[in-house]
Amino acid sequence: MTGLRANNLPSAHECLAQRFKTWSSGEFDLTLCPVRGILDRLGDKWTTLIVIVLAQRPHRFSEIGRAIPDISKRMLTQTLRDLERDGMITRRVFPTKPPSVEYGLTELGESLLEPLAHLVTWAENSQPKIATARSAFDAAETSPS
Amino acid sequence: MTGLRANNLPSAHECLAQRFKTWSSGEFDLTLCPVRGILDRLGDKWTTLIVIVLAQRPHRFSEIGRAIPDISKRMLTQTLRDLERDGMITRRVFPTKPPSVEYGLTELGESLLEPLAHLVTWAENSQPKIATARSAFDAAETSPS
DNA sequence: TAGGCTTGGTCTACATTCTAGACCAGGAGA
DNA sequence: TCTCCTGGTCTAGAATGTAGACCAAGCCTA
Repeated sequence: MTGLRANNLPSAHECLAQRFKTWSSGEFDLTLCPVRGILDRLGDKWTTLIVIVLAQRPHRFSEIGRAIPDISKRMLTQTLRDLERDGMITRRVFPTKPPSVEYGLTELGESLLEPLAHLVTWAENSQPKIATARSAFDAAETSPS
Repeated sequence: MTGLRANNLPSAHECLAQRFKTWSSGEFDLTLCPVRGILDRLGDKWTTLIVIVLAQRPHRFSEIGRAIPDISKRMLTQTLRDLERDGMITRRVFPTKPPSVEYGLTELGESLLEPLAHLVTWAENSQPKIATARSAFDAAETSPS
């Protein structure tokens, strides 16, 4: 039951368990774990969405805003800055009038697409199960007779 | 440059671009996208960490707290409830004194481990590049001469 | 020439979410 | 009796996110 799986990857269990052990093994402060920092960033509600939008082609500032209607300009600016700082996207200003700014994925940003696609696929496939679980849980909550 | 890659998966680009097009194609309200809801949950700072801890073996409430020292009880309770509601973990109460509660991954929760391991691997591998990009960006910011 | 539109943002006020830590009941051990 | 353990709940304050007004510069229209 250990070792390799049908897809030739080491078991996800072992992979994660091993990593966690390494992280927790004394010398390492889990609180400062850089992977956590990265995962936090990826999880901050807009980041993945913006990356997915830019995966199609480079976009201009307002174009992204139109593709993601419910993001505020402030969060769009901030998320783009953070992504730029992390080397995931490039920002190019064109001297048009009014000046336009184009954002696109860097090589590093592109490399994120593959694991991200896995996760999105998982989310799509699991969505029905999650919805079912939620209904069941909520039903049990509201009528715990 | 399209189609299949060395790993026999469709290109992540196409995969995500295609999905986004489907999502954005009129009939579908991106704001209500269920995948977004799931990704938001996964990104909420503690969820992935707890899943990784439980990937090793079932844990009791305080055990998780000890494994993740900087989580508050409130967030631990809340995140566990959310995970339970989504059918990712089970909660079992043992009638010991004082009663102990054990949390463990469900099959659905386990199925998340694989995409999650991909992402963690990516984060670990990319961490040096991200750190470099950050320093470069910050250096350019502070001395933009 | 005035008015309104676009660009990529910034700023402020308010709402939501997170954190730190006190508190709880009930039993066990000293 | 006094303290500690369990798995939580509750509250206050801090951090974070949202909505939307505002900005300068240039273009188009009337």
